[in-house]
Amino acid sequence: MAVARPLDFYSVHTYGHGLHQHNPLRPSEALQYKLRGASKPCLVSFSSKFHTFCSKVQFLQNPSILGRGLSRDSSLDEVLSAGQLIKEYVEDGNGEDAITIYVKMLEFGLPVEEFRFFPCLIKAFGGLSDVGKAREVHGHVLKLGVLDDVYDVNSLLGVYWKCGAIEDAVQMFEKMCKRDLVSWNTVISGLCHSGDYMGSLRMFSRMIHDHWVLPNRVACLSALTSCSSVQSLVHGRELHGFVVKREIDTDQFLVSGLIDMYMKCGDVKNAEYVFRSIINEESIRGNPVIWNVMISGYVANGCLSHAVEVFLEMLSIGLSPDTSTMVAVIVLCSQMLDLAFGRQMHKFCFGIQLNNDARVETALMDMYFKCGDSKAGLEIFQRSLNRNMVMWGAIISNFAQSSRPDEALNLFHNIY
DNA sequence: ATAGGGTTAG
Repeated sequence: MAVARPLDFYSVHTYGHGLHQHNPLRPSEALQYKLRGASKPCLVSFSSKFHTFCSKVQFLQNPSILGRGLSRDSSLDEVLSAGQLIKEYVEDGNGEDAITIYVKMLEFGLPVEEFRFFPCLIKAFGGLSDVGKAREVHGHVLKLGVLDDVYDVNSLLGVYWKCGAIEDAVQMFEKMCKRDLVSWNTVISGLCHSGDYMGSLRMFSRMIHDHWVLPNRVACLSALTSCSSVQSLVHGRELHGFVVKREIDTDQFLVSGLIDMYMKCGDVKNAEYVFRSIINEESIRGNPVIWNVMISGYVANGCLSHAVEVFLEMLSIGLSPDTSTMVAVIVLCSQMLDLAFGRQMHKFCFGIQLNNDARVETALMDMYFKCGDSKAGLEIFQRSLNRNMVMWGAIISNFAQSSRPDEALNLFHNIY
């Protein structure tokens, strides 16, 4: 197991006020800590929420405790209540405060080996996106000896992926002596997110053939994303068969994933087959994403009239289009060079209050330029409250391609 | 307790 530098707060733990000094500091470390003084004892700053914690956990209200120490029982109570609090904070998405609380526990020398929420605490480190901190917590739990638990290792694995520390994550996965479905899913989706699509597919296959573990819907979904990204119809079809055999082919996410995979691979017929064979299921029918992948898939494959038909069918059953639907339909108008339909869709966007969406605005602006109404396109740009780099890029390239390259240069200068 | 998701503007 790769252990990096010890935790910043690890030395705090052993330095002192504490009850448990079974890991005495080497002199140099102690000196380092003394030199650091109080300037950097914590990973994160105090927040207002921390004061809530202060009132809940009494040892912070009662600093005299430091001088005399706590009984074994009451320090266990502190660990328990702090653990509860850490769990709540992480569930609220407030990982930084959760970490602060843990650091405080170390500072006060509480017996953290009794702490029961390491997976939760470790997960909070994912939000820091800091490989250094991830390695610190890794070293910390390793020294505490709690890293035998598959939950803890899985959480750490997830943190490494979140930090983009691919090497650390892969190495850790390979050295795991016990892996469960979550371990496999974490590494498969991690590889997929890092752009190693074939690697994630190989891992999927290794999971089945070398380890006799059957992938669940989570793994299948990641693998489908990989197939779409590398446009591998061979792997995609194989995966489709697997999904059917496992009888998870009615899962909404897998249905949209399958349709999207076929569309991205250019296999419109199989996308249609999946769509038509499931769309009458009540649960699938009401899910706009299924319709969106069909519409955008048709547009991407140039099947424009089919896209319109599916869009109208979607409206006819009373589903309301969202940003993705409208973007796909507006792109469709540009491709058909159908200004009248484009204007109609523009009005429609006002009706469903999507006219202030950056992506819809960009699509509309681009559509007006492509269909020859650059005045309307410019107006959208000028009125927009959501101008971003994509929108700027779109208007500049449209002007550059039009008869007004000078206008493109003017706009370009305005950026800087 | 840990992993995990589909569409989406130049």
